[in-house]
Amino acid sequence: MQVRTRWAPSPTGYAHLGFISRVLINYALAKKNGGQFIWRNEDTDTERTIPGAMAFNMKWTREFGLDWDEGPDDEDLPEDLRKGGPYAPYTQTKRTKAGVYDQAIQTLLDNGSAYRCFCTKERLAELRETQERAKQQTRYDGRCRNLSTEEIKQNLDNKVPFTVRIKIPKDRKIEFDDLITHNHVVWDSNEVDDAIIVKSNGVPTYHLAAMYDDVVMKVTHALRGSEWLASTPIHKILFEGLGIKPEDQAQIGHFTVILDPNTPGKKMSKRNDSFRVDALLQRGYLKEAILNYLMLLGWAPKDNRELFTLEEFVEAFDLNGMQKSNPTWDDKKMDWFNGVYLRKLSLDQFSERFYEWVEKYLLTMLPEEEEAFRKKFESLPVDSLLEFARRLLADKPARLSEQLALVQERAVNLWDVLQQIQFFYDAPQSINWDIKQLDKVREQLSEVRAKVTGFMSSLPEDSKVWTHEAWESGMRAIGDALGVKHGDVFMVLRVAVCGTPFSPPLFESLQILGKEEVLARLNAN
RNA sequence: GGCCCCAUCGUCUAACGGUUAGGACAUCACAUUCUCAAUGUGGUAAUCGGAGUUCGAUUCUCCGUGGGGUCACCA
Repeated sequence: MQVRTRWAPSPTGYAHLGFISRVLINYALAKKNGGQFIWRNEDTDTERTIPGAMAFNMKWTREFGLDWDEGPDDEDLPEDLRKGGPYAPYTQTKRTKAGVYDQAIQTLLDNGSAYRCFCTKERLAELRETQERAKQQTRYDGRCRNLSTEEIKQNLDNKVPFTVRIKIPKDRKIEFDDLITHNHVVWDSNEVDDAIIVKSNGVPTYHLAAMYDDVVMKVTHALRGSEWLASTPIHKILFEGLGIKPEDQAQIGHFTVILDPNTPGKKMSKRNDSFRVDALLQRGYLKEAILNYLMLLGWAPKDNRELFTLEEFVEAFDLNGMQKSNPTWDDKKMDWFNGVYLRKLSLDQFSERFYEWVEKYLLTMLPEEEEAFRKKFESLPVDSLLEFARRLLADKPARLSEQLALVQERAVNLWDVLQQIQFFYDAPQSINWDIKQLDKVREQLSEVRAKVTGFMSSLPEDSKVWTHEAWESGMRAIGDALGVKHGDVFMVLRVAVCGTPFSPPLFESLQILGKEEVLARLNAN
């Protein structure tokens, strides 16, 4: 059997990381079995469609290395995102226009699996209100369920607008097996509402469009969000009405959702920009690290292995490892994964990725993206850092890789890297000497600083010939002479030169800065 | 509220009905160290509650409890 999976989002918003995690599973399931992964644009809700959202989501999904084999080829899509395929078009409004669903609707109507509903929106709203007030189940009351042929004809002749509803049979069990949770779920058909499958404007709703397209496009595994679980009986009845045998239906599975740690029990929200698909990339997280973490939120291999490249994940993927309960996102674990991947890079790769990040993600943020970015880092001098990033990109300084080598193992993400190397280029402006790290030398601060300055100026002009041993023993000697702990002597130098009590290895940093610059900084502030 | 789903350390998770309930992140301690990291070693930490089945239950059943989903001419 040719495995075909699909991801069928609606263009009603900008995707967040949960979106990527679902694509990842669909992608892996298809690739693992040598099948195809399809992207379908479910834009039947024209009122809520946000122009550009689909292109945005496609662009960033591909940014993660997750590409589709078949997909929309709409003219309004950037050319590189257009795909097409044997079942084109892959955009549902286009399919509607092409009459793709007409035959299915007619079949359903003809064989009595569906019926025209002439109820107005007003009546429906009233009905719902009444039911709510009476604390009853809100559902369609079936007024048009059994209209006579004459009544229907009369309404049609009078051009009364109508929707099409699925006719859920009474007193039956509707059951299905979930591909992900492996649950056998059973519903009493009397609990299932006659859902609208075609709106009064003639456009099918998700129920019809998605299910029918899955069949037509020969989708074998339909994995979707758990919000669809409750609608599954509607879909099963739809298949029956369409005369689609179980073996020709896609197997359905329902994903868990990733929860936002900031709002316990609630899923990542499209309104929360910090989880948007582009957010972490812009903050300097590596796509392979994000992907790796996403793999493990909702899925686990039997051996508890944690590190996977995309290829390895595809190889190891097994639907049986899918979890049933909703995982919660953990920033700390994300940080850990990123550190692991950052440290895995060779120095050349690290440098390359750093520039790539600056150029492709950091400095190309859209205004609204930048706003969210600034909000996230409001405690930092963002402007200064962005200006610094632009300068780096323009200058491509020769010594950058030496500097990167010093910060590679102490950075959580590339944004950290940028912050940690800035002191090589920009002397600290105003130093805060009133920090706890200097408490123990507070009394002898100027004395120590003078001695250190003197010592540094006694070193050879060319910092390349300095030796670590000679420098270190000289520094320690100052501490001995002044009765100050060695560490404090180093700290005074560090703060004077780097502006902070944290820095990459001091000696190597001094060497890179050079004698002149080091002395200038010691004499300033 | 009806229906449906879920429930192992703080978090992600592992455990043919038999394990001192394992791993990872986080956290704590120690080691290393001129800072911050990285690294190494060790520690704290969990089967939601109650019945039942069984020689034996994290695992199976039922009842609670808690959380989630859904009940639109939205997807």
